[in-house]
Amino acid sequence: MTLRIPLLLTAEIVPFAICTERLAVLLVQQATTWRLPGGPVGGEEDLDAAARRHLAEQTGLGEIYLEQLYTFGEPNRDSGQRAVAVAYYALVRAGFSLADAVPAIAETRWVAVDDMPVLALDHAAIVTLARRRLAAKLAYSTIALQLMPECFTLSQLQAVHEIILGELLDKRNFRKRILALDCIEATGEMARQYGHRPARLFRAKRPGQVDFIK
Amino acid sequence: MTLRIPLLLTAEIVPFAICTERLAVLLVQQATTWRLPGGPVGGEEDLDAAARRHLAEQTGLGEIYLEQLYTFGEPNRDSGQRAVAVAYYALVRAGFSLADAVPAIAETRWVAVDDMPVLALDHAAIVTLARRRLAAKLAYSTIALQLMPECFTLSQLQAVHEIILGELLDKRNFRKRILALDCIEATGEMARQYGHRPARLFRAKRPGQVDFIK
DNA sequence: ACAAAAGTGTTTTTGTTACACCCATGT
DNA sequence: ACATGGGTGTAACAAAAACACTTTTGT
Repeated sequence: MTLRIPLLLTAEIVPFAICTERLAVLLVQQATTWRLPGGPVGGEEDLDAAARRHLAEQTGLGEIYLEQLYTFGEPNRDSGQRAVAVAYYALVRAGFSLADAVPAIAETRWVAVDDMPVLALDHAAIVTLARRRLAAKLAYSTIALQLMPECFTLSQLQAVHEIILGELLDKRNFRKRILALDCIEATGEMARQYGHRPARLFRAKRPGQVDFIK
Repeated sequence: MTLRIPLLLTAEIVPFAICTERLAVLLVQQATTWRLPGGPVGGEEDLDAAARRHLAEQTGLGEIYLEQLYTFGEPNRDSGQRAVAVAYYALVRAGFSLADAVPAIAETRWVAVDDMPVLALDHAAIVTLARRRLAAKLAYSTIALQLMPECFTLSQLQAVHEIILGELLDKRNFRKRILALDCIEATGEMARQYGHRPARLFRAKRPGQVDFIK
């Protein structure tokens, strides 16, 4: 009952951010192929901790929203060895500078989800699932705030929703809905965009927290 | 990068059914404690397959709805050894007789979720999470049909919803909603309950399938 | 005749969608 | 003055909730 099979247990992370008006994933280059950041879970390491550690080591990202997605364990998902992957997705706030973070040890690149190269193993399937989950969660949680910088305008928040959902939203209805959720508050500051009226800046009321709606 | 840590990977299953008007879980007795059915994943075995196999071996249940829930991997969840559990939940149709199934090799018992004994390891937390997921899924899928026998009355289906949600529902609104989903059809038969008017029997249009709503 | 659950529509309330103009700023 | 995105309310519609009586059977 306590037999231990030889297997490789890994944590793999899909780090999402909005880059240049598109939903993008941070990929890591390994030899000639691209893969998700991630790697083996340590012998005494928590799964979430392993995911955070690999993300930090390979990309410099830390202190971000992380959520377990699904565990992939088909016997043949990695040719040659038995590998089980606990997949996560992470949300990176726009404006977060990778340069601020510890220099990454691997070559990394933000790639738009609609324009992904061939990925290692079943990583493409992991990205697809993560994307579906993220889009679904927009409808019943305040998860989009995890993609926003500390201060943001309502138009920026709306754009994030539109990019993830892939459809345009009505400005007045969107604002009504978001403000009714009571999850953001005006800072009192104004965004100094030029060429038009300045926009009010908002911040999350509970920055780290994702609330459920209804 | 390919180091293999010695660890025990298991699949654990929360088998739900409606028993005597309550939501119940099938537990397995091991020595003096109760635990969820489940056990080690084989070296060349798919995770889902391992879950189905252990469920069949330990309880005789087969051919039922099964869905991955979450993977638990805290280093200390099992004292002494590193154990990672991929948790599943399963739905057993009311009226399914365990006697029909292969004789179970372990002592098993259906226990109401509100009346659970102390369980091994973190199995209580797994049950709690599974229960939340099941209740949430009622709202946006036809998953409740997986708990019904082949033929059932609308009142029986309503009772299942009420038991899982823990609240009473309006009969007319419930029927309107369910019938609008176009997921069940009348068989033409009547249920011969005694002492009152017979009820029309229904069956699922797509028995194995769980549809999403909206 | 009575008890017990089955069956059936309409009204009210709530939430969602559609929609157009003025405002503040930089050039 | 004009170009640009910021900001605002209301009416129509759809969906959800509230609500009570008649029907069919067994005893």
